[in-house]
Amino acid sequence: MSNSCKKPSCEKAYITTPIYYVNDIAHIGHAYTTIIADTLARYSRMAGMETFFLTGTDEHGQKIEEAAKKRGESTQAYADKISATFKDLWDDFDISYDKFIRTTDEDHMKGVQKAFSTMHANGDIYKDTYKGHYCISCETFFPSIQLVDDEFCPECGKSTTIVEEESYFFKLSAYEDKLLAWYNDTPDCILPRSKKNEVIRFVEGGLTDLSITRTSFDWGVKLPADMNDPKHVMYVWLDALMNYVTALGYGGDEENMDFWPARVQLIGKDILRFHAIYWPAFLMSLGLPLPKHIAAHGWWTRDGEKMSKSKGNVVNPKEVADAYGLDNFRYFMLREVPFGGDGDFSQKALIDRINSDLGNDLGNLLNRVIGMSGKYFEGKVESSNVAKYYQAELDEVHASLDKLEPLLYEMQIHRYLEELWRPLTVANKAIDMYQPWTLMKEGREEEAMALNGLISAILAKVSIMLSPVMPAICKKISTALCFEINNDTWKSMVKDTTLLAPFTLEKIDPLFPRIEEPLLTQIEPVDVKVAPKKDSKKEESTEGIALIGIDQFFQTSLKVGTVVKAEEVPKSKKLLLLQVDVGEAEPRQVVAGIKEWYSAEEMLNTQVCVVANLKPAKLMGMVSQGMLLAAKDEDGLCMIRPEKPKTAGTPIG
RNA sequence: GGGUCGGUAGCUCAGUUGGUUAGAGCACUCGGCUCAUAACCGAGUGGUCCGGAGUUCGAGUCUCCGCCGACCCA
Repeated sequence: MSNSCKKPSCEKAYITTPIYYVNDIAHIGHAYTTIIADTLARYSRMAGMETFFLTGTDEHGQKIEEAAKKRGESTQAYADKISATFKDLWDDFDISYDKFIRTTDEDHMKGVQKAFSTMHANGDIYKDTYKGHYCISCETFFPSIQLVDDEFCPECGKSTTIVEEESYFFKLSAYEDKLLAWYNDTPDCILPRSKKNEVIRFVEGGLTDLSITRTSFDWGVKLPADMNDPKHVMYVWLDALMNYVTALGYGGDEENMDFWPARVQLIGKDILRFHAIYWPAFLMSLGLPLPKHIAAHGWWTRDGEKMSKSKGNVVNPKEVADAYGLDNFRYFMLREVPFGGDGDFSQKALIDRINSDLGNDLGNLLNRVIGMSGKYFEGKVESSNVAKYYQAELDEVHASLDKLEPLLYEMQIHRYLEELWRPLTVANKAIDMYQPWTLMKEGREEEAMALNGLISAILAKVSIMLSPVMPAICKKISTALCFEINNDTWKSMVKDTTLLAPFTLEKIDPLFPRIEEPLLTQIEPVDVKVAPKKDSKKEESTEGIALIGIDQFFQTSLKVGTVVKAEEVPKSKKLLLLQVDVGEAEPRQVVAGIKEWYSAEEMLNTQVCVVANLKPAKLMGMVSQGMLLAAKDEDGLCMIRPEKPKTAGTPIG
């Protein structure tokens, strides 16, 4: 680990990702969180901070216990297997974590018990009874008014059970004022700001005490032995959240506790409440300082649609990285999305970023200077006269570089990258303005040589600041320019204005070959055989099919319809625009994604089954007032139609 | 039902405490250049800043009322 710097003055940076729940294998959301954290960690190290970067897996809970049982495996073996898929992916992605923690680690479990004892000793834990409708799948209690038909989970639709159990409670209610004071006193404690307001309002609305143990399952951390209450295990959030300090040795050797408090704790916006409310309350109870920043990022959609396994449009990060390059994928994710907002993944957007930003602006610039130095100076680059001729350009470059660091600390990584591109524009402009080919003709070799020095220096400075985002590519650039990216060059070339020592520039292959066509014909969903469960708590509904009552079925209005008009939607591969008579005064406009299998002519005057009470939706700007029933398998799609002609509007049931 | 955040160019977004003619990138059109990956540079097209009312000498920015969208909670 990073123990090189023991001076008390040395700044420390502890950066964490959430620990990922082992009910799923890694998807683009996991990769996004981890890559942001990795970028911050790499920057911290480069900037000379002693850095500790933590990631890991969350492995306890009833759901894991049951998933393992279903597969006939031991719970531990199952957890081992899924945990390893995360670790392997991060290793594959060259994620620079310092520790990979698992909640099944002995040290972690001891630390959680220590925390429980401490909170208990401080009077923040008491025993009571918990009663409610419990959804096993969502691991959540719901008040009865929220249930669907008095029984079913409002989140996933599965049956809930009434659970009355003895539980230990954490006095969350006692921390309301202290939490509000924290939000108030530390402006950037929760990023982005918009999310912070949400949290504040929630806390102002009043907090209820938190049930932190369960007796209904075993797969979890037991209470401390001296509590003498062996049927209880810790509830998942106490167990999981504590990982951030047990990883540093809390409750054990305390070896790395001087890294606490964390500089940045990255999370997805779904788990903001746990991290912005429960977690700081736990820390206050333990007498530990609070993290500097909790940063919540948004979701990724795919071609504008929510990703979900049932749609089969989940992006597999490994597949994308393999096809387009890991560094390119990292750049895309960090450049494309304003932090906190949702991002959309599409191959077109990815290709545009690679060709335009990376290829045209950055890669081509390196080729330009390689070409010029090769043609005019046999590859030699010498920088002694750069300031003499190009001080204005240097000033402009450093003005941009100076703006970068704060943007990173504010988690404005997309702005960071945007600003980082300005020096490249300065370089490209300078070549055009000073025209080295003209300089050479006029015998002004000193100026031409200095220009190459300027361009090389700009590339070097940019590659240093880009290296946390694109480590492998920047290593290639620095190798070509004969320097190393490290704390020394960061200080001299970015913080200070040093240029490159004389060197010889060899020709290298283009860093970003132009991409003309999508490289993935179809992005396969992640392998669902390993873990058939959904990623976010919200969507954990598709394992098995929830049973519904007949009344729920009849909430859907299905009708026979006749297609009275059909045309193709221009510029769309998939969509047909249909007018369907469903027995109403006017035909319904329905936009159907069936063009790949049915032409407009084929659809005209045929009968279809229409979902008639669907909320209208807009597709490519056109309102669709219904949906056609169809069946799709690997051989394609076919419409579901009445066997014999029926009057338009005939109900189906 | 309550709350939070958005709505600015064809697309993605920036617009600091209200202050000249509302910006950037991509895309598009035209021109220039040849060191370079059909790359680069310049110019240009393109905006009722969601709508309405108000405060003000002055509103994209502040207030109120709507509409639309995303999310959180009950």
